[in-house]
Amino acid sequence: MTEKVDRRIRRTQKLLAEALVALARKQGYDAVTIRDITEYADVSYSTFFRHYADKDALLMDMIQNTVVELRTLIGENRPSSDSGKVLFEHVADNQPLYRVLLGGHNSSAIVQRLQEIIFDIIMAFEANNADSTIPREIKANHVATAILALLKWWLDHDTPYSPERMGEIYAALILRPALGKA
Amino acid sequence: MTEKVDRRIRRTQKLLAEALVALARKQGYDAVTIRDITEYADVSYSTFFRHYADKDALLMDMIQNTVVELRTLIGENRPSSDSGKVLFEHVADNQPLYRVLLGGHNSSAIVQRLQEIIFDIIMAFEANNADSTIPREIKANHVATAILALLKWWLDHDTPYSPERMGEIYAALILRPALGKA
Amino acid sequence: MTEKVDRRIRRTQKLLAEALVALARKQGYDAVTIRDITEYADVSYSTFFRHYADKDALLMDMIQNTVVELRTLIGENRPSSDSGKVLFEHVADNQPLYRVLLGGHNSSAIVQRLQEIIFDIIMAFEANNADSTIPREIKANHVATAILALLKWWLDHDTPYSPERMGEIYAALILRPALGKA
Amino acid sequence: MTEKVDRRIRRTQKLLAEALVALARKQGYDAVTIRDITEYADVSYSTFFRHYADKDALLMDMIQNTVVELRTLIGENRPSSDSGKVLFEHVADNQPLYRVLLGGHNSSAIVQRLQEIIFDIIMAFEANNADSTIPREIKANHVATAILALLKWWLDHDTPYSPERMGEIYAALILRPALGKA
DNA sequence: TCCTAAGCGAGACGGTACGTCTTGTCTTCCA
DNA sequence: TGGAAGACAAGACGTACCGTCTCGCTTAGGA
Repeated sequence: MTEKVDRRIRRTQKLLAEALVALARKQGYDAVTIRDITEYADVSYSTFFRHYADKDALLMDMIQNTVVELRTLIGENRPSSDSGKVLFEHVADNQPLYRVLLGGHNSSAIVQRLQEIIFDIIMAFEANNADSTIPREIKANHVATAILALLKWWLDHDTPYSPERMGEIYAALILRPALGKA
Repeated sequence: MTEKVDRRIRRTQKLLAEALVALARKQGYDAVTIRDITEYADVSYSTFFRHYADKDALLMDMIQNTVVELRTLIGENRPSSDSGKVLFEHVADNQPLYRVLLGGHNSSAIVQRLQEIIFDIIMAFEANNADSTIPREIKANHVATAILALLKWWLDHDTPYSPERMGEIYAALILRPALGKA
Repeated sequence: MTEKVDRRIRRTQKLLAEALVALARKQGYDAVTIRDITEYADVSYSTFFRHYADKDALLMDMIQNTVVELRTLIGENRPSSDSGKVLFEHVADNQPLYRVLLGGHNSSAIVQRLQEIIFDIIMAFEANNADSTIPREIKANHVATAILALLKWWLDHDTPYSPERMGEIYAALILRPALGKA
Repeated sequence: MTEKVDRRIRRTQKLLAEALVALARKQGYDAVTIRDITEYADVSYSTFFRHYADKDALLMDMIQNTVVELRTLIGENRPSSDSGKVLFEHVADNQPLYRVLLGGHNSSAIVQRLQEIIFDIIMAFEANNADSTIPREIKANHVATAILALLKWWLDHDTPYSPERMGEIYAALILRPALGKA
């Protein structure tokens, strides 16, 4: 039932994922070569392509679980004022991954994908919110890009403020202005 | 004073610039090859490198004048409430260029550079504004990315709203929340 | 005595042999991949190597019996003048196999092996034949290559002449000049 | 008029040709890698493909001139009995090349090509020779393959007989039986 | 008006990454 | 427990870019 997968496959994919994280941190995601990854992971070059079509495909695979979390965290922005705090805590808990996702040069397809995910969440949320003078699409786009930019800034500067503080800023700068939340 | 330059140089650079704009519109900036550019411009491949170190250098050169304008427009946006309107009008007036700058994948060094420029402006402005509870750097970063995201959205969707309308949205979503302006 | 062999093994080897014949006919021997063979035979890729070291080994195995016949046919070609005829009849009777052996590009080790076999026969025959002005080795080499070339031509052109006719040609062009036979 | 070619091109092609000869001698033609060639020639790997599509293409190019000679030598089979001698002398003079062409594993396409060339010559010659009881095509094919086999044997055994001797053998074994020449 | 410095066309080259394709080994799993 | 399935290492192949370079032709613009 539960997707029986060869143990070796998991091992290989884990090695590749770790290599990507380590190398992206050092050289920046874009500068990482597939050969770099396979050498670091001590895996055959051709093996990479048996698992992923692409560097991006690897990254995509790596973020599957984490992104599900992210999605619910943003989607659940419950009344309580700590909604933002929890988001930043989540990112802090997965720093290595989010550093790759957002770090250095923006890795085209992936950031794009994250934006779409957040965009959809906001769009859905705003569907029940007719009192706005600003077009829904613009709001959603704004929030999506602003959240990611804020997270990126936080990571690029080595998380100088606590998740609580960032949550407040997030609420003040992005959430309240756009969605009028408490 | 006026930098005496061979007429041919200007001609070549103009051809290259036009080629880049045309091709980026069609295939997206990242997908444009230097060979594409030179073929389109009917210029020798090697000639490209006599003028620019790479694709980004060409783009950088192209935006020099326009960016100066942009800078002043954002910097001067104090007195009147139509500050945003003027910004969007400027972008509308230079659509082909801004489409390349912001279009498709937010590419490499250029967007980065634009962000820095806006960032610096906001930082300078906020220097006289001590009443804020939010760190200056975060504000500046937020405004810079949000402005570009908003402009990008506008162009990507073929300017569906007027500059006036966009100016209002800009003020409501970005400027007032961050800078507390009227 | 009779090499007790698992029935399954025979089955697998038969499937592989058939696959090779079918595919070689279609694409030419050299172009046939081991993966092609195993897929066609509906057998696991790795299974191939449990039976044969490589493609040539499979072919070698396939030709064992037939080659024994070939050897005796060429060796015995003394008494009657129809020695050639019988040779071509043998090849006609085993066309699919000989087409693979000789067909298309004269490939690798197998043709080499056949040549050696014929070479040895002629060498042995000539051992009793001292009246020659031409070095024995050269004669044997000549006859071996020429026979195979003639057979190959015959098959490549879809056996346009009868075995009798080919037998005569074989005698006139190869046998008599080299061995001085009647 | 005379095909103006960059001196560097000639140099590169010469280096590649020499590399191929040297390496084929050592490892056998088939075992020679394009990377081997470029490394030996101290030329960039990608440069190889700017000149030749293939290893065979390089070889083809190398033999152009020599093959023209070969063609005339075989075509001119003048009455005198030394026709064969001249042929073997020509091959002796170009041993390195012919060793690659015929040596070790038969390099598919090239040997094929040589055969065709000789085949055509014989076919043309036989056009004026109606007295034969053996089909022209078979004769031509026989002569073509037999010549190459004889040459190959000679080189593989390090030219143990003089060109004169080989010329006689050639006449006795191949030429006279097939074409009825003096 | 000439002549000289420079732009330019042309294109060979080194170099790097990519993704594909085979071969043969080696491990895991199942009947 | 022995054979099928298939992951894997290794490495060649051909393609696509990039950026450097050299050689001549031509042409602009100062003397």
